[in-house]
Amino acid sequence: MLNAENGETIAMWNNHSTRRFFAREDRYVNNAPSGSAGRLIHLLKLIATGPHVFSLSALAERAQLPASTVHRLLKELMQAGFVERGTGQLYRPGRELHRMASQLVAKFDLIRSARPFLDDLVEKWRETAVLCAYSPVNRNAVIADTIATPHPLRFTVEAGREISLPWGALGRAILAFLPAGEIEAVIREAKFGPLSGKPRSPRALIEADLDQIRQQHYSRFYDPENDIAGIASPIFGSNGEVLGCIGVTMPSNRYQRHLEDDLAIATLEAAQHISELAAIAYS
Amino acid sequence: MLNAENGETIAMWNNHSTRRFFAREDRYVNNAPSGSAGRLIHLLKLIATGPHVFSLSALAERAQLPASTVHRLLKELMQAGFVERGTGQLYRPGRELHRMASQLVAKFDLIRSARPFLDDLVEKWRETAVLCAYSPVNRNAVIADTIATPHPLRFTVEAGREISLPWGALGRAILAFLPAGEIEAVIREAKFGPLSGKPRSPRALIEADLDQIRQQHYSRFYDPENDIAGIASPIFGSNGEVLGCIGVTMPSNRYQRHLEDDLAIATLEAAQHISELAAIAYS
DNA sequence: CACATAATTTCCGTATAATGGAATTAATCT
DNA sequence: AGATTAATTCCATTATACGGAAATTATGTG
Repeated sequence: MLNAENGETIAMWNNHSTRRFFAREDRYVNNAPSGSAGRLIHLLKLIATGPHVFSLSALAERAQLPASTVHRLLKELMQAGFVERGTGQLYRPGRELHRMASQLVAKFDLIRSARPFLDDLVEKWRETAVLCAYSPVNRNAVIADTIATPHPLRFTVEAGREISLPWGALGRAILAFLPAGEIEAVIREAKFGPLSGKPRSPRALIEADLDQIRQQHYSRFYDPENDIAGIASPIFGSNGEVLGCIGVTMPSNRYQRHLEDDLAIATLEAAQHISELAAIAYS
Repeated sequence: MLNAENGETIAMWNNHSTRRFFAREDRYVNNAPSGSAGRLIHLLKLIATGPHVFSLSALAERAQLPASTVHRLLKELMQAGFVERGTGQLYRPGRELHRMASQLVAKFDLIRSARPFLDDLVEKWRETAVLCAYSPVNRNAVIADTIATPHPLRFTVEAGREISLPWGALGRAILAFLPAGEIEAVIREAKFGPLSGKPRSPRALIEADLDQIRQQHYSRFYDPENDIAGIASPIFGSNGEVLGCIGVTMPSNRYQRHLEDDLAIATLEAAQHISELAAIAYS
């Protein structure tokens, strides 16, 4: 579907007779922002996310922007040291960008702060521990760090994978503590479960679950159908905003009832300790 | 001097009769970039460097830009999640910016990678070990991390302080391996030593020193007049670009000749190991 | 609590700088 | 060396940035 659109677009560029019939916004059917500033941010995010070296055309393709525009913005980024030239005609993130990133991360590094707690959880409970970072713009969470269970049977959870908020312990631990408007938007956007592919559970059920999560400050998830279960607890920043969550996941048939309360308390305490670290860092 | 200029500028704004006589570039006598993209980068750097919460007016002042312009750009940054609102009318760096920074740093964290080598140096030599990061745009270096000697007599070296390249072991270890044009520019800009306040040594002397540093891959500095001495070695990225340096500094009267070769080798090896880590991270 | 003051935010005419397609140049492949 | 592909520059068009002034909101004060 997307490919078909692209093909059509390219055909247009090479066909002078039809070009005039299409308004500018038709040529780039995309969600790329307009305006120099917005586009620059857009590129920065792609550069941070993408491969360490990249060509102009590859970036332009990913950004869904014309090459000449990307070239102009790359010049600005280069002048600022946010981008540098590699060998040949390749670009790469610049040392200035790394410096800025280090400065920001040095103030409070969620991953570094959470590491010892992940270690602890895995050692005590012998199940995979996961740290999620919330992305307010994408309205999802990203797996920031994880330590796998020593069990041979385990899910492969790689850092960087995106997590949708309305499903699972990790997502809901975050979702429950977002501002009402944001919860609203997340639920409206979500239609089908990522694992099951089935339509999401009715609104009232989700709301009830979120209420309970807000009271307990941790979320449980138990889904024998997909053989997955977990517990997670939210991490807050110095202003009470949700930074992400820390949790433990396992196959549902290892989820033993008699451990549940202790595991929940351990997860909750880990989350609270990490939140305290964030508060101290910004005081 | 700067204050006087500001005062004059403000007077102009309130005086309609004189306004027309001044071209736009006269009103903001500064080095703030023009154009939306450049200004956005400018703001990003200030936000990363500055305090964790800030007001619009404070940022506008630091950026040397009109409040309305800063406000418009902050709106863009907020939409991208790079900036968020704090309590009251304050702003703060956003979670999206932190996420991006983490992604970048996760690929290769100079500070984290260098930590064990700093530890080693301090333990073996009992002198302050320093990690510097090179900033290509500012053409200086910044102290990224440091571990102090256990000696009661020591320099206070704080992370974040800027280091000028033409003086000292740390600066010259970096300077020697910059591209010829950049060395040229750095030396031309530098006029007086930061410690002594005396004019810099003649060009030929510096060049000779840099030649030797390039051969040995480490720099020595011994200045009994200011009671400071040190040894440093450059750290390279995967494309051969200088990322910074690692070094050891001490009062000149603790600098014992018989240790020199061993200390130099230890510093050099630390730097080479860190460079290897960078190369692996980006392969 | 109303008032005064200082900040933020919106508005809007002007002018500049962003835009993207085409032409040009440079790099890479065969 | 010629062919092919990608990067870079050019330039007419116009959307967008710009910043001063006005409106609004927050903050301090008697």
